[in-house]
Amino acid sequence: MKSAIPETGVPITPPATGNGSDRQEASLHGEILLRLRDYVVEGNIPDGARVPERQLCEMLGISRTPLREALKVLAAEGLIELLPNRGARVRQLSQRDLEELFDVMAGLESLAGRLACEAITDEEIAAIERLHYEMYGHYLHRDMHGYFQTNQQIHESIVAAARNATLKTTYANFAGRIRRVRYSANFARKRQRWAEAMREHEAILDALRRRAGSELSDILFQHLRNKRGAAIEHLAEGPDGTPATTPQGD
Amino acid sequence: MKSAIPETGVPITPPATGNGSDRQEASLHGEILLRLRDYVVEGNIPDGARVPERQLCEMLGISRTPLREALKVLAAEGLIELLPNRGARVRQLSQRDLEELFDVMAGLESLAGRLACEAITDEEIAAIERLHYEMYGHYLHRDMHGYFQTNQQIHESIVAAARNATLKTTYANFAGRIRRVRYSANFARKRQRWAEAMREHEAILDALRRRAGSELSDILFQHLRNKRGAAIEHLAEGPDGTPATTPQGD
DNA sequence: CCACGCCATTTTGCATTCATTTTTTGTCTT
DNA sequence: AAGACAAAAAATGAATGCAAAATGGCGTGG
Repeated sequence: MKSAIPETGVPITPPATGNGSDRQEASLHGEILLRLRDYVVEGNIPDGARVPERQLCEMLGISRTPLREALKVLAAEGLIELLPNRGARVRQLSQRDLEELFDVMAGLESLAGRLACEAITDEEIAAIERLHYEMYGHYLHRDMHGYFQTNQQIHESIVAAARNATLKTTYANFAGRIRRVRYSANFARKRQRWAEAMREHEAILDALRRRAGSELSDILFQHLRNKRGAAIEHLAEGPDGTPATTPQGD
Repeated sequence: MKSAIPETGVPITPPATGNGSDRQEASLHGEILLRLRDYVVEGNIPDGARVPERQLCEMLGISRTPLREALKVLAAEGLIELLPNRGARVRQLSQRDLEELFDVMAGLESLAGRLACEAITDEEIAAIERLHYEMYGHYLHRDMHGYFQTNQQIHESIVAAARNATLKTTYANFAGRIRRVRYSANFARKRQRWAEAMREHEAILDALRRRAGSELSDILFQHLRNKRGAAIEHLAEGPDGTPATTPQGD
């Protein structure tokens, strides 16, 4: 018997980044869905590992019915996969899967930028500028965590400025999938990309100020594409030099 | 003892355009999910109407458990919404919701075009050209149904040429939501948009031949944006001149 | 010594059952 | 007669039970 899940119960995850595609906190099922999603996204279950229903049930103190409902939803979201009569497994993303995910993210952000140019206010732009300088500070201090967090805030601000709830939800969904890889693989962007990324961010701000939708769309896509390259490359050689974590079904 | 599914039940929908975000035809739950999704997408349940579990259960000849699992997934996909303790309703899309949907679709197609330029073969382009001329024929014959179908094939070909399964799945999901509106509202694009749309399609082909990713991305976005305008406008004044179908809670 | 097959245990999938909540209906009061 | 209240009826949400499938262990045979 292999228990992929530690004995310590599920930490009551606050709605930190709330990547939910829906927010039905009312019903037990909804609550379970939120907690389980965070649990998986945060990498508490290793790649490809089984998600034992029984164990999770006693861990969460519920019966199997609402848990299984939540599992079905997570499967539809692409976080786990359901093998017929063989239970749920955390979805193991191949390198190709990751490339695809990054490209879709790039497309969504590209879209967000385009739409943002149509409706963004000067105040919102000013807020993003502040974040930009804050990020620059992190960059100078070599504070990777702070840098990454602020970077994420900037991109989320652009998505918010797009004034499109559907886009925002979809974006959050994909962001969650990618975040899981980051958590579990413990990867971050390379130093060497920092300077380049900063320049790109300046171009983003510039296009945003001019409300140049098409241009911003292009820049954002390229920016994310470059991120993709760095991330994939990083994963391919392992988070700390170890050989690549090759997808292994079983 | 409940036997097989009654003949009068849900029509056995062929995998026509297969908009599934997953295809687990094996389990009963998966089968139910596919059928229910098609059932809803095809507009068999009016906007905002309740989705009575009990009735659907005997219609499908199953118990409530797998049905409820499918409902949860459909809710996550955005086709229905779950009111706590008050059952499932077919999601009523406001005009704003539709605008958002169209914009996201535009973004996805825009992305598809960009990616397609990186990998599309001459043969695929030739196939799209054939579809284009076929569509032109429908246009000349004022065959709206044929035109629309071929048009959809072209856009799907571009998505296929993007070589991104994740994108394709997401695209199919949103296409399903929009398709439902088309089915239930019975709307189609106006004649007057035809000529313009044909010209845009020629520009699309041109950019595709030149593998001009950014350019194609722009054109596709604008193309879909124009579509959006026509569709929304059409819905706003009703499919056949009737006043707008205003969202109605219950 | 290893490979193959058989049986016990565990796990999954679905049906059924139980407890609440909502909705409806009937009655009473004003 | 209209509205409000209350009880019955129905529907929902979750738990439990049961049959089928898979997993693992064990014995037998090569």
